[in-house]
Amino acid sequence: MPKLGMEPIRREALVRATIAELGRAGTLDVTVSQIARRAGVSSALAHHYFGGKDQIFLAAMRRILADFSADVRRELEGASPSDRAAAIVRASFSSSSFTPEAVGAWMCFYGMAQKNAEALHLWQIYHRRLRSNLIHALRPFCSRPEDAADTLGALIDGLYIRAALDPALTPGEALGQALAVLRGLCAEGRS
Amino acid sequence: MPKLGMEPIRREALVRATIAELGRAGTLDVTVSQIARRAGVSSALAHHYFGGKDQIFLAAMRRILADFSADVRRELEGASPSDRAAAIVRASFSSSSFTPEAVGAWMCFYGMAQKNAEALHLWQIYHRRLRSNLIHALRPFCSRPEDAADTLGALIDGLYIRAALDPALTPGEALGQALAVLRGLCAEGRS
Amino acid sequence: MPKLGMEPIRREALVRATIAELGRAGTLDVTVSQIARRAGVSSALAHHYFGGKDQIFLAAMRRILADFSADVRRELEGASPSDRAAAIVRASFSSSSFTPEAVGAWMCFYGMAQKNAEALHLWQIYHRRLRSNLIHALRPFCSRPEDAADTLGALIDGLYIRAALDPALTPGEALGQALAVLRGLCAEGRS
Amino acid sequence: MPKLGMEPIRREALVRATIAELGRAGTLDVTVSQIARRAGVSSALAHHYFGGKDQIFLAAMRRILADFSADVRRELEGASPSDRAAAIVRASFSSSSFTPEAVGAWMCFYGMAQKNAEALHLWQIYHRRLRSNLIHALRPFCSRPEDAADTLGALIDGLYIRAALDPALTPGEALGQALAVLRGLCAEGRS
DNA sequence: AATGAATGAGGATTCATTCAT
DNA sequence: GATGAATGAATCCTCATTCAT
Repeated sequence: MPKLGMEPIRREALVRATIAELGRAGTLDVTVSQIARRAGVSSALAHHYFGGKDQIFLAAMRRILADFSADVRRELEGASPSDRAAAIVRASFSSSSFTPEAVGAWMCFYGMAQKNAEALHLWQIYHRRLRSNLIHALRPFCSRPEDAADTLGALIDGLYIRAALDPALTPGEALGQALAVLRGLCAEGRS
Repeated sequence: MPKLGMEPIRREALVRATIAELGRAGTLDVTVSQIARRAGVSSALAHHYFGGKDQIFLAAMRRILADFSADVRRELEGASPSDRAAAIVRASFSSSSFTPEAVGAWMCFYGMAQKNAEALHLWQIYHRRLRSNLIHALRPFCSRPEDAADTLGALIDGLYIRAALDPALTPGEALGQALAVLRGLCAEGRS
Repeated sequence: MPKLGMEPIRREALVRATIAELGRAGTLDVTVSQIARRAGVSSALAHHYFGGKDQIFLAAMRRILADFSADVRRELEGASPSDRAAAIVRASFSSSSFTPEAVGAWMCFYGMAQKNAEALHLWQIYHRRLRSNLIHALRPFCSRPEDAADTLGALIDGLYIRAALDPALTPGEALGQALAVLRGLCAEGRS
Repeated sequence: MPKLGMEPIRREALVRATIAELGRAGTLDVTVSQIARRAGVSSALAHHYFGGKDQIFLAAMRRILADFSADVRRELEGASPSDRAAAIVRASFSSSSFTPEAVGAWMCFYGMAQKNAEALHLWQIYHRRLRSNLIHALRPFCSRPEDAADTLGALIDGLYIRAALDPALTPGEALGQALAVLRGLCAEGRS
């Protein structure tokens, strides 16, 4: 029963289905048909709305990054200056962006970024924004905030991978480890 | 003119070609034909020796892990007790295991590990051995060597990804960051 | 806001759009969506009015043939008996039926005529009428007017193809060549 | 039962099958599968040997043009100077290049030439060579050999189309018409 | 030992067509 | 009168894999 105004609904459903399928597979080996089936539509419709497989994936990537940005902003809003860096770390391991699904999908982006120029560009935007946020937050407490930001960013990414592959690592533990390193970085800065 | 004793030579060539292709592509989207062409043999021969694509990839993964293990062992041999953790970190960023090629191939293993049970198993073996090495090396200097080892391991993985996607990050810098965190972890342990 | 009496307007717009698209593509590889877009309506409407793609094409073919017939009639009206054959030739290369667009569309009909029985029928009607007109016009001046008409008809078609593929051949030149052959045919008839 | 040296055999079979299918369909709406089926191989093999649909079609086009060139050369070899133009015309309607099959395939080339740059190039080569042959043959007998060659060329093409669409027109009749026009052109040249 | 030959299965993509509104 | 929504069927193409030689 076709209705009007389905486009945003379908796009949303397809983006969600893409993230879900990427998270399930952990690989880019996901077919448009699988995505469409999960979204409850035909694969032709997915092409109709997005134009192609790459753009479906890019839309999913944008959505994940946007969700993450929102998490960061939300955490930063209520944070005192001395808590800003920790807030960013908390956002990185927030429940919404740390579901097994999202972690798996995120892993796929590393693959996408090596094949698709626009995907790489999206990743770089995320990367720079996170780095810049971290530097800003760390500056008052570290002697070399750039290096500290790089370290913290790499650690966050590394913990993501562990979480994706090692079910034993819980988000809470990952967060704890990241915060501990953060404390170490600030301590080093002070020493 | 078929020759005798070609098997190990062909296997070696194919494994090397696989790693090279994975590094070049940065993705698992590598065909058996591409690998065989680079190795200078027919794709049928690749199947003949390995049985299938997955097993070609697994052989490449084993090779990378074995190379890495050798690097670690070599670095550990001449290290004083207080230098053991740093030796492991140095091995992780040694030139041989940190070529763009190897980094790209390594990235692919994360993808493999999510699809192929045996690949996951291999990764877990590497992971546990590295963790155990690190714990052992860190125990004298850290109050919680397990956590410190997890942190350091995650950081190493995260720096790998950065290196794969961000040409601005050199192995030397990555090593420096990892060693700095190592110092922080030990300092924290002492405090 | 649906309006009354839109049907003829829409049909006209769609037929024109079809001819334009065929002329642009030079091939039958024209989609209903392209036609509808150019006509400013939805592709569903095109089906609504015509019933299917083939019938849209047939309607366009009928229109081209009707336009051509009108051209012929107009030229014949003011022609003296000794000028009738030349008048038909002139009509064949009149500006209206010799636009690049029309030439391209006409070429497509050759393709259609081989797939669609009704298209073939339409082509045969055009063909017979042209032949009959030519025979009638040539009879007073040729010993074998049927053969002359066949020759002249084939030449006209051949010049169409040249014009479609070879931008160097202008309508004026084509007309000149056709008229020269016409003179030759009549001369031959007299000898 | 795969054997060695099949490539030229398969290529030949596929090219022949392509011409046959184009001739049967009279349209470019011929699928690779249809061609492959007629050639007795899988569609994958067709891609393997030719790389893609376009190149299969181009190979067929080259073959038709080469066959035609051979016909022309053969006819010209034994022709006296005063018979050269007629020899070319005879070649154009020789049995080999005038089978219903070849005629249908030839028609398709007009379609191809409008979509594929290389096809257009091939057609232009054929076109120029034929024109140059005709001019050379007509020069001693016509006052304006270029125009005569253009006319004759267009007539030949036009007769092709008639033959493709009108089963009533036999090759013999077509040849007769073309030769008659040729005589007319030469007569005109002499007058 | 090694390969050319060959294919089946599957995937992205396109498009005519239908239907409820 | 008109359209957005939706799809099934079909097509090109790729690729891992097998087999006879």
